[in-house]
Amino acid sequence: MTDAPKILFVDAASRYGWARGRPGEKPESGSARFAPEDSSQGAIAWGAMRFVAEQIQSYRPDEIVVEAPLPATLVNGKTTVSTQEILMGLPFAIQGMAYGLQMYRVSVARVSKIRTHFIGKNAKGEIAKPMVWRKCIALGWISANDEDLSHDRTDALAGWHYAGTVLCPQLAQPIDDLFVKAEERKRREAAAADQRLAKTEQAIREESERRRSIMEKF
Amino acid sequence: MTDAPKILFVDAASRYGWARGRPGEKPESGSARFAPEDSSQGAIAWGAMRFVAEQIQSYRPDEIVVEAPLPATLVNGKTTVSTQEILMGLPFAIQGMAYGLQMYRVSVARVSKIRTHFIGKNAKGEIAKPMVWRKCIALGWISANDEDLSHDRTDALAGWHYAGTVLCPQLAQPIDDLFVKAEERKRREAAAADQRLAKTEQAIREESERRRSIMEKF
DNA sequence: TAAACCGGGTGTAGCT
DNA sequence: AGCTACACGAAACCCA
DNA sequence: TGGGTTTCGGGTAAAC
DNA sequence: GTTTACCCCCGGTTTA
Repeated sequence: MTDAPKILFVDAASRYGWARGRPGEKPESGSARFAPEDSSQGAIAWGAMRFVAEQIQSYRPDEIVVEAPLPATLVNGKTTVSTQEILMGLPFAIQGMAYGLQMYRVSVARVSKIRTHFIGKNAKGEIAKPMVWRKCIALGWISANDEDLSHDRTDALAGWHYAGTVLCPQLAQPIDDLFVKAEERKRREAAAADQRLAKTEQAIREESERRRSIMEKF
Repeated sequence: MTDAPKILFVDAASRYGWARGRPGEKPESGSARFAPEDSSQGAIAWGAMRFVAEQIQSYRPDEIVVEAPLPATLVNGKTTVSTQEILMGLPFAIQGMAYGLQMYRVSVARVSKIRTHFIGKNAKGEIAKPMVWRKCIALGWISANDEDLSHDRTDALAGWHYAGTVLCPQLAQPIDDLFVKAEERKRREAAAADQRLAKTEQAIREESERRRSIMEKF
C-alpha cells in the first residue's frame, strides 16, 4: 500500500477538538479554544485561521476534514444568531484559510455519518458523546488518566477515524460520497486554478506579490 | 472639526457591495464577486479575506462596518444551508482577517436600521432597494449612466451613510448603540490585548514570529 | 450571450 | 422502496 | 476557580 | 405600552 495520507480532522466550535494522523496509526488529538471566552468573533475567527495555517505549515496534512455545522432551521431556531455565526463561520473561515494557503484537499463531514460509522447509530449527542468517548478509550487513543478527556476531543477522534475510513477505502469500506465529492471538488478546483493561472504568468506573479504584501505587516 | 474618519462599508454576500469615504464627502463604491460562480466556499472566503486585507492595507480605513446577516430562523427557514454558511461566514471571516491585521475598529450594522435611517422606513427589499437606489442617484453618489448600478452597490452606499451618521454624531444624529457597542468592544479588545501582551515581551516576539512564518510560504 | 425572472429552500437512519 | 422522525452549543449559574 | 448543570434561543419600527 | 409584522440570496430557466 502506498503511504496512507496524513489526515487532520477539526471539530470546529468555539471550543474545538482536533485529531490527526495516518489511518491505521494511533492519532494525536486535543482540544482547546480558538480565543479566550467572551472574545469578539473577529478574535475567534482569527484564532481558527491561525490554527489552520499552523497545522498546514507544520503538520502538512494531505487531507483536512471539518465537521459540518448543523443547519439552523434544523435546530428549529433553537440557537442564537451569534452562535450560528460562529458555527457556520468557523468552517467557512477555515476553508478560506486553507484555500489561501493552497491546500485544496478540504472536505466537510456530517455529524450523523460520523456517529453511525463510529458507534453504529445516530444518537443524539447526549447519548452518543459518552459512547464515542468510551470507544476512544477502548481503542487506546486516549488514556483514562489523560489530562484532556473532553468530548470535543473524542468527537474529533471519531471524525478522524471516519475520515480515514472514507478516504482510504482500501483499508475497509467502499468509498462513499464524501470521497467522491472530494475528488469532484479537487478536480473542479484544479481545473479552475489551471484556467486562472493559465491566463498569464503575469497574473500569477501579481497574485503572489499581493499575498505576500498583505502579510508583511505582521 | 477633526478629520472625519475613513469609513469602509461592506455588504457581504456572494456578490458583495462596498462603499468608502469620509462622512460628508462623496463616497467611492462598487460591487463585485468574491470568487467566480460555483466556486467552493473556500474560494469565496479567501476572496473576502483578501479583499479586506487589501482594503486595510491600501485604503487604511479608520472604521470598517459590515452588514449583519439575517438570522436563519427569520427567513423562516427559507434559505439553504450553503447560503447560510456564506451569509454568516463572510462577515465572520472578514472580522477575523481584520482582527489578524490588527484592525479592531470593526462593527456590524443591521439592515433594518440602515434602511430606516436612509429611506425612513424598514420596507422589504423588493420595495426598499429601488428606493435606496433612487436616493443614491439623487445624491449624486452614482450617476445614471454609470456602469455598475447594482443594488449591491447602492445598498452598500446606504450602509456607508448610516455608518457615517452613527460614527460621526457631530454631523447629525446623537450616538446610538452601534457606536456605543463599538466603543465598548474597542475597549474590551484593547484591554484584552494589553493583558495578553503585558504577560511577557517574549510572548509578543513569538507571536510575531509565528505570524510571519505562517505567511512566508506565499 | 447577457440580463431579467422565478422557485426553492437538510439529510439520514431506521422502521413500515 | 417509501415514509417518518429527529438532530446543538453558548453563557449564566451554582456548587464543591 | 473550575467544572457540571441549566437555560435560552432576533430585533426594529410602526400600528393600535 | 403593547402588539404585530416584516425581513433572504442562489442557481436554473427564460427571454431580448
